[in-house]
Amino acid sequence: MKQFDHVHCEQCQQRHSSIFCNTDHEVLADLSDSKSCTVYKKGDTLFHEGGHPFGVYCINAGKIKLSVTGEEGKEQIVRLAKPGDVLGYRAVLSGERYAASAVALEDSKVCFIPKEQFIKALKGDGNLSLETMKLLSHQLREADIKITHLAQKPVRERLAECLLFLKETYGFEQDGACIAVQLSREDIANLVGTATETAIRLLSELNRDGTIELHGKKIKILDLKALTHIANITG
Amino acid sequence: MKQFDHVHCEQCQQRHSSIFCNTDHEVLADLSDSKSCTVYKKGDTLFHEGGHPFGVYCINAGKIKLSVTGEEGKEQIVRLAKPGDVLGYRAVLSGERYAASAVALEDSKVCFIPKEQFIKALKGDGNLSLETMKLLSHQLREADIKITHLAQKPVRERLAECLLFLKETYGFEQDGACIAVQLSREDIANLVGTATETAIRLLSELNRDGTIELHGKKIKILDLKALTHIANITG
DNA sequence: TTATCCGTATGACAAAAATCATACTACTGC
DNA sequence: GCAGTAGTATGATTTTTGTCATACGGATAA
Repeated sequence: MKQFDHVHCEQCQQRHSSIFCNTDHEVLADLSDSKSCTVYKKGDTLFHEGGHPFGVYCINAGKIKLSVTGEEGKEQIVRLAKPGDVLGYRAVLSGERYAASAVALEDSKVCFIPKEQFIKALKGDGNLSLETMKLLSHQLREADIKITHLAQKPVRERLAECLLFLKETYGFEQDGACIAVQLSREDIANLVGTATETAIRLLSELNRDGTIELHGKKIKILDLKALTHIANITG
Repeated sequence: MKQFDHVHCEQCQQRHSSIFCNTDHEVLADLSDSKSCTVYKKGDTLFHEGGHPFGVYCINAGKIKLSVTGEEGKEQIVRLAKPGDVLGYRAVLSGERYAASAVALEDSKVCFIPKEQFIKALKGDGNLSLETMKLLSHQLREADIKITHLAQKPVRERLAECLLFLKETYGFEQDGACIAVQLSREDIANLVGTATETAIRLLSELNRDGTIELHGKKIKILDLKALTHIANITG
């Protein structure tokens, strides 16, 4: 857990696509002063489900998965975070413990803002509050849609949807076809909400169909149209 | 859609268990002046999924279901609201359209606060913002848990959990055993995320076991412990 | 009253997906 | 280089769940 050079929030490239996009400069300077910047290596845990929240995590670089543990100990990935995303603020806001664990999917740079500072910033800047509410509302909408799809769609459709979601979230690599994130088959299954074997089987099937191409953990989308069709998406 | 006697927010009993519990009196008076109070009969729709939000709905009395329509047209109930709950504020906050439809499960009294007034109140009262964020955070946590259970638990467990949830949400009737809400079997299925026949079958099974007792739409919980056990809940 | 319809119930069957078993592969540490 | 281990792959089987068919009861309307 090395520290990295302190990035000023004001100069942070990610800020513009985050809840801090409209935050007052003075408030921002205050946040910047009180934060610490840490490098997490692949597999490192930022915080644990059930733990007490001490602040919020702002992703500067890297990819993080957020997962909840089910009754039988099985992991369910509930969110994937990318640079600009803020994590742990929900627990801070609701005063509850962390609902999920955050684990780095690759080496990541993350800024930590202590709880009190974040609350202070919220109180001091109406825009930050509004942006936060906006984000929460949006995430809640997405959660409702995910609930609906989990309840109603077959695994095959959900898997296709998951691949499209990964592409939307992290984009493609330089080649313009490979999804720019490397997940284990188990992670994919835990994201889709199915057994690992089923996820592997369906990926193989898509591979055979020529819809995707598998190279180890790399997934290349060959036929985006077909994949969208399989996902059965309206709109 | 009759109007009912204007209830002053200040005097509203439900306020204390709502996001308005700590709201400034002046702001509250302002809201109170601009709102309208409407009676919705059982089956009436407050707002439609996909519609533009014009304000927020504050439930004074009654019960409302919020549902999302899946790709194949099947309904998924994503939330059940009771007096004190506020609906439609997410769409107002995120500037998106309504993600769900709201339908009255029984005759209900609902106050409507225009969008501009609500936003104004949020800006004018930090406490209201904080309470709103707190509520959103809490709901998001619940959504994540629901996602996990939907992905991992068998239908039987989810159904038991659903009955416990109904009891938690609406309580018992005077007899202290019948769940104080009447849902069709289809509604229950759409809440659990299963086929109507499956829900009916499993309810019959619980009835045969002596865990619950069915009298038309009334569901009496005979053995709360057994039901909790079937639901397979940790904590 | 009777016809009709909707919600409920139940059986039979089909489909989907999980589980179990067993290889195979690719990486890790020694 | 080799052993060991974790991740990946695939087949066989069972379990779960959805679908289809049918029937029954209670409500409503002619």
